[in-house]
Amino acid sequence: MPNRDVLKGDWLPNISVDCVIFGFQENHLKVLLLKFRNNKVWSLAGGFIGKEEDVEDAAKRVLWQRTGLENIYLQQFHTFGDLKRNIGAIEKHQEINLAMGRSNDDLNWLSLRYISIGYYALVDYLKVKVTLNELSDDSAWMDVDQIPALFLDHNEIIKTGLVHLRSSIDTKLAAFNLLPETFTMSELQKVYETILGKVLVRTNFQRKMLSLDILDRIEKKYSGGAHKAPYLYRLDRKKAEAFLSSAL
Amino acid sequence: MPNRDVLKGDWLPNISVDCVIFGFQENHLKVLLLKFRNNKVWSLAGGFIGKEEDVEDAAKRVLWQRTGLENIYLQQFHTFGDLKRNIGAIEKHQEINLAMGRSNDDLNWLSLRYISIGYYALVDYLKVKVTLNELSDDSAWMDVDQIPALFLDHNEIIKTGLVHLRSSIDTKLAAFNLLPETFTMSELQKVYETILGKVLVRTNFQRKMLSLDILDRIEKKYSGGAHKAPYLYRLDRKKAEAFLSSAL
DNA sequence: CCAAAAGTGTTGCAACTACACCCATGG
DNA sequence: CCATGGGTGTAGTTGCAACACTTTTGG
Repeated sequence: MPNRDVLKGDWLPNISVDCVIFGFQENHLKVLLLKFRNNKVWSLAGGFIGKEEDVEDAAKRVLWQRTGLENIYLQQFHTFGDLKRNIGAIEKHQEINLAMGRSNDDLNWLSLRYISIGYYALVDYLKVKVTLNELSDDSAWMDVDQIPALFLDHNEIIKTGLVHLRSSIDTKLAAFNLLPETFTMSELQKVYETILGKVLVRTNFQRKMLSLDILDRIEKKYSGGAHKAPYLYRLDRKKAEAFLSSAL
Repeated sequence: MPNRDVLKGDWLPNISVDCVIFGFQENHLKVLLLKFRNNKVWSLAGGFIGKEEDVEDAAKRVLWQRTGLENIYLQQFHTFGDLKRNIGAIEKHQEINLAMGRSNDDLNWLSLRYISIGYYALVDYLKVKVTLNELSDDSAWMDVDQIPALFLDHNEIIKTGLVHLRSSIDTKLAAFNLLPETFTMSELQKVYETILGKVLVRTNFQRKMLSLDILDRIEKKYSGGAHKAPYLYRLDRKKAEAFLSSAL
């Protein structure tokens, strides 16, 4: 896997990749954010594109560098290319540069104009081991509807990504990528509810999921809880693929 | 409007914009293609992005430069960033460079690696006045399902664009942008059928369109035809906007 | 027994499909 | 009159939403 050093790499100029990394934690949809070192500015996980690197590989690499994960559900959704996406960032850049012990003219790479290709990733947040880079000194999973003002237009990127996620939840079975290998039906329902932003009727949801014929019920059940334990389900990869290809 | 000279412009390196310009002609969905000068290679209308230019403005400019049209339905749909999108193009580049009287090393800008942001445009093909640039010596509207092997990955770009167009036909009323101001119901139906790639039942289609409450029927009718003349319809902008915003 | 989990049955609505049928109009 | 265009009626289907209800099971 590739060089992690953003500053020394042989990158394409003026282009970057930003990843909206979604995770599901405590019944909430969260986004992984990074905080600039010695600074209060938070941002998405982003990176540059190697001169000999596919754009998609760059996104995979960024995801891998920050989370340690590979083979993740990753979708390109929009490219952000307005000049004004940098507006308001100049002061922030100054803060960041100063905080990093660099002069503003010496390190103006951040102030250059960047066109950013937006990807969203769906991960099992329990599997994520966050690795910070030299630009950041903190990370956090933030609830999608409690996100502070971020670097550049990253708030808009998240919003746009969420819209795309929403529209692909049924056709691409996207929600399952946010859950661990096995899960209960009510956990699955919570994921759907969070992504869609509305509550669903349990019985109808259950019927719909089962009728898709993509789930295996594991006969082993939760241990420990009081009362009846919920069943665990697992996405059947073969059935899921059959479903996805039948939907065209 | 901007400088038309691609070679002298102050452009961002490694990034381009490609426009799939759709038009509707003789009951067929067509794409506007350009032929490289003294060469047999056809390509989409493309261009570069000015250092001080929004990406979307670059797409609008490219569209305007080739068609003379402004205020056109234009949608970004995907960014193509594989290294291998250039594969197979090297020989073509050589042909093109030679044909243009340039040496290959002197003019290797075409052989550079480009990431291309794909847009599709929907135009009334009767309004298009094609203007060639210094790279091309011919243009043509080609039927979407009869397109020859194109420059780079332009075939794939068209295919992907068409998929996106298809999925937005109902929610964004995209089809109307391919027709002139006034049109008959059967013309409209043909547009839908061509984009969706299947035949529709006339009566149901008519009912559906009328029930959207977005059309005005013009009492003036076709002149000249034998038998009863069809009514003309016009998209009512206000009603259409109401529809679009109600759909959310 | 109780409480939580899992699942079925039923009703009604809305949208879409297929198709039969009728009216309008220009020649 | 006929051929084409424009439109309604209606029956069947499907998917979904709402909600009542039953069964299972751990303690």
